[in-house]
Amino acid sequence: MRLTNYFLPTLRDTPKEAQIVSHRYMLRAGMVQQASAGIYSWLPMGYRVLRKIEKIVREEQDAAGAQEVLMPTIQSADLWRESGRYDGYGKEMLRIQDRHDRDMLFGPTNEEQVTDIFRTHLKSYRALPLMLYHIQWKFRDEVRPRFGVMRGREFLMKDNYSFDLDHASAVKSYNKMFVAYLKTYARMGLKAIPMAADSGPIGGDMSHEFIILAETGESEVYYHKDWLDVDVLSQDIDIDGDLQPIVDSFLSRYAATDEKHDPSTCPVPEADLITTRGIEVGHIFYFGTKYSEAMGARVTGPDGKESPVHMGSYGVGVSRLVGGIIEASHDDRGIIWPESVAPFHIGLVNVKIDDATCTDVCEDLYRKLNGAGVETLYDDRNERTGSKLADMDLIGLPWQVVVGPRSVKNGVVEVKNRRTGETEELTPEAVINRFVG
RNA sequence: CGGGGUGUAGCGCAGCCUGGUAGCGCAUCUGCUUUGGGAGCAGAGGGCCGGCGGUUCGAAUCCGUCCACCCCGACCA
Repeated sequence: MRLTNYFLPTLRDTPKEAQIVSHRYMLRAGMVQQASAGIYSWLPMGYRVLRKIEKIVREEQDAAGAQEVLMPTIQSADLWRESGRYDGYGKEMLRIQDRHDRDMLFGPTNEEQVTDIFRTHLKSYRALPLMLYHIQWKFRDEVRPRFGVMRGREFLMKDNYSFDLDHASAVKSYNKMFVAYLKTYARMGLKAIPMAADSGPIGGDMSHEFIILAETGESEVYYHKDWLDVDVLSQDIDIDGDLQPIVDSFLSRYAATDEKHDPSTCPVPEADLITTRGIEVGHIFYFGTKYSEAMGARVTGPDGKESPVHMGSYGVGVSRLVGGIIEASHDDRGIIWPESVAPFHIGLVNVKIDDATCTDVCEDLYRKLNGAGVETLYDDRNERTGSKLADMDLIGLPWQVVVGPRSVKNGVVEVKNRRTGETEELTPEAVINRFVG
């Protein structure tokens, strides 16, 4: 993409409503625009990141055997009356009426909807286990939206629902999601620590929150320092194998949110306990037959007897992760995207647009990199070097390739790592070799 | 939902107290000079001063009311 053609409205000044760093940078980097309190339009740069995150989430859900569906944003109140939640959910649920005065609602979550799908079509244990997920916009009418996309009213969430014949089987589904979540976050360059959690209005008796560590997080968290050495991806976990020992080993290390942590009973010696703040980016629940019983989602077992299906639900805050990743990865000049979610891989900076050699080198690099599928944002604007480099640092692409007359006359360009700031000089050919293949 | 605050150009702000028909920086557009970390000069465009009502000869400014947004707290898959 050429920056002269790209809609990237960067700001030099921070809009005054933005307080925390991710919100400031998302506005300054032209990623989102607030539409009203807690509701955002996603501009091209922000939407690219959102889709990258969504893709990783989708791939890991698919790998765990879940099947993607798409349920509506607008739901009928009748379903929620069946489960008993219509009256219980409170003002956080946006209730609306259609032209026939039918009660509708903008879904804050989809347990009822998915249970309705299940009960319509599935009657036998032979269909189990089953996991259905979708990635869809939710609306929760938060009293006080804040922190940009991190606590919005409208937000994109992946929610998965598992259906199993019995408790033992449901635990296996739960464990699959537990591991899938660890992998998902690790792929985004995040360390998300599972912490025992309350199940809240969803209900249930087994629940974990996945918390990423960031100084600007909403809640205080406590964890054993051994967590610092955990590397999920290096473990090469077989998602279809026996996951219980793996889950147990993760849970053997202490980690708790503020509500759950009690210094007087904490098993971790003070010297080994780390206290910081965290952002909840996922929450998994096993809630048994709460909805299946209320809504009549029953299956016939191998013994010929009917019983309500055992369910769990598993949420990932996709749009929240955009902010969460920035909170976890930035410096005072801007965002530092992990490569897996970066909107572009390389930012190509033409220092002197009217220098024929610089421009030739840039055009050639741009063509070859993009041709090889390396996403490259080419700053071909006739701006001052300072503002181009400042913009590049702000939008935080992992690599900057700077082509200026000073180095290009020696046959090299500069390759800068955004995270480390390290710069090396390479010939254009070496740049291609570095990033292609 | 309690408490506090703010609405003036795309963004950041001044003007309001003491009423006289709107200004600064950045951004945008034109021209020239510049060009390795947010340039300089000259010129230009862009505002129902959040909405409605009131007071007044006259309201961004005073009064009333509504709305929107932000912050702290409570709440929160």
